[in-house]
Amino acid sequence: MSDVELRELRYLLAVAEEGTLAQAAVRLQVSASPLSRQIRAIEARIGLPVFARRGRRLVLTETGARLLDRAREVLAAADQLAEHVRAERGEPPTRLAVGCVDAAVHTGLLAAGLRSAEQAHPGLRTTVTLGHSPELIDRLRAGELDLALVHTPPPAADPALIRTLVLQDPVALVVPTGHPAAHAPRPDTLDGQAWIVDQRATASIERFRATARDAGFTPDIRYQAADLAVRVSLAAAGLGITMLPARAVPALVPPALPVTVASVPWLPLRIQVYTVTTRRVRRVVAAFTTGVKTPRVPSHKPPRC
Amino acid sequence: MSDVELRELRYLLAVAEEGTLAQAAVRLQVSASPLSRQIRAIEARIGLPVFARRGRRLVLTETGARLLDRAREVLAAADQLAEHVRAERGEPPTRLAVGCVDAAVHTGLLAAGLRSAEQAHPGLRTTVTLGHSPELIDRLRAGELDLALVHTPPPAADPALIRTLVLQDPVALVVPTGHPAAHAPRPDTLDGQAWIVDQRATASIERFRATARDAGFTPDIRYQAADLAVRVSLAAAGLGITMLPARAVPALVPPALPVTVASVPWLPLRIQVYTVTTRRVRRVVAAFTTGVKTPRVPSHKPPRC
DNA sequence: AACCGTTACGGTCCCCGTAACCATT
DNA sequence: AATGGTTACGGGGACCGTAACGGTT
Repeated sequence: MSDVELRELRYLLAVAEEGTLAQAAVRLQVSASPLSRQIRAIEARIGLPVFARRGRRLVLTETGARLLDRAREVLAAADQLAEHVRAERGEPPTRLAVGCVDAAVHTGLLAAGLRSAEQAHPGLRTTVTLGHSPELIDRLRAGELDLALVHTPPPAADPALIRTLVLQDPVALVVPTGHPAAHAPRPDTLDGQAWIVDQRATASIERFRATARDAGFTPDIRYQAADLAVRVSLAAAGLGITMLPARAVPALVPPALPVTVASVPWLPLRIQVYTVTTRRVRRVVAAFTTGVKTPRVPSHKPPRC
Repeated sequence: MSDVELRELRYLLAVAEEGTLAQAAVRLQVSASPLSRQIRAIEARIGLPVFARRGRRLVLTETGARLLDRAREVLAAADQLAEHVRAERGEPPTRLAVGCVDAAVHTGLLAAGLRSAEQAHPGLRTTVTLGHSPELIDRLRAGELDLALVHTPPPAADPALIRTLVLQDPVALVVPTGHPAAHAPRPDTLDGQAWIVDQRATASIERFRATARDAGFTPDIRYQAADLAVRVSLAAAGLGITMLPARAVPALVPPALPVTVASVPWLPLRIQVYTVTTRRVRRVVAAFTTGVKTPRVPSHKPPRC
């Protein structure tokens, strides 16, 4: 009865926080099968219903929520012990300096990486720097960053840096409600419309122009804003159309916003995010990257329409 | 690094508290071999010396002591969780009413049983009643006790009660310093000397008289006291000789006391303790008895001379 | 139709107990 | 000489992954 183990508590916690077995399995780096069994075994052993199966989701029951509060305390104490061991060994607190583009924030890539790094190194001290790809690469070269999440990576042949593609997401269009292209974004309805695009990234803007021309419409690029949330806000104000990585939609477009989100599979635009690190990868950095590489949401799930 | 498990912490704690692998192994109900390996593996994994091997004892290093403080917190949180589960199931707190003779206290039998019961049932509520064998048996029959540790058990054929011999200890003599029998307790030096014996246990007193006669001396039974500690105190005051179960010596006879403790292997007197329970044994009671039955100290270790 | 939770099956790894060896008292 | 810690070896159990089934969206 008292033979609970920390692994079991970690399983419960992951399922409770993720809300679904599959997500929790990704986070725990195990497959869904043992998770399902463990959860059921635990519930049977303690004789309490921890989760209620609602459709395909597992939500905490009231007793389950109270239970998880206690479990969290146990795990917190265990983490404190782990950090105490690190301190006792005379190791300074592990530090991690991450730079990233804001798309990496809103797609959850940053959070996934940080959680993985934190889990591997309890008591981790982290600094996050937002910026654009070129400057982040510069700071990485200068040694100010351990790792960068960028759109435009350094050349693959660069001997000093290692790059890995971690996200290739189709774009989702954010169109003001009532806009001529709101219902059916097609080349003819998009032609000549006002657009809100990223600032400074001239290369990507030219790529966008070319892709649009190939698809059969000409964008009127009227606004440039460095911040993703700002672009969405401008679109919500009716100033023009903007685009997002599909996975950023839930985080950036609340349902109440007066915009329509549309996927445009016929437009071959992909938003890419790379991790870039120096040759000498520390263990924290490795933990971060593995966390980022295991996608939290299947990449082919379409945005809501 | 953070993959510590509660079982490992329990192992560390047991070894730290018992001071020796063998004792900790008994307490944990495992053999010494896996314990040794686990301890070494943990030390290697965290890269810190937790124990210092002094001869055949394992004593905590300074860092080990600090570590154990944290480990205790983790285990305490886990125990709280276990008790929360019990409360959540609507089960009232498990209660255990134990009765025992004082020899069971001073030999550590009571403590061993209670620890085992507490470990199996965190949050256990316990009441301990001291008394003599007959009255404890009566209270057991009356349902006021769940379990009794007694010297003189009910007849083995009794259909209502179950008895198990859990201690058969040779007697150790407590002789005032300077007493004629202090150096060499032999029949001739003991003959006619004043004795301090148990109160009320007339049967055992007669047994003592008979055994002494067979051994070749006649005791002058001058004092009777119900309490073991009182008898030792009277002996320390020089009033006479008394006897103890050998295993009770460390607890009852501090080195500073003006008495000599002597083992008398030629005197075939054994002090026995039985557990007595009703036929219907609850799980707590079972946990208690298994804890009592696994001897904490090898029974054939001679008392210090 | 895709995805998810569950179950069955096979493999692997960790842990434990027995036994032998060596050190300590 | 006996007790205790350590190591070697073999067995058992727990956990995991792959695969197949059924329900949900």
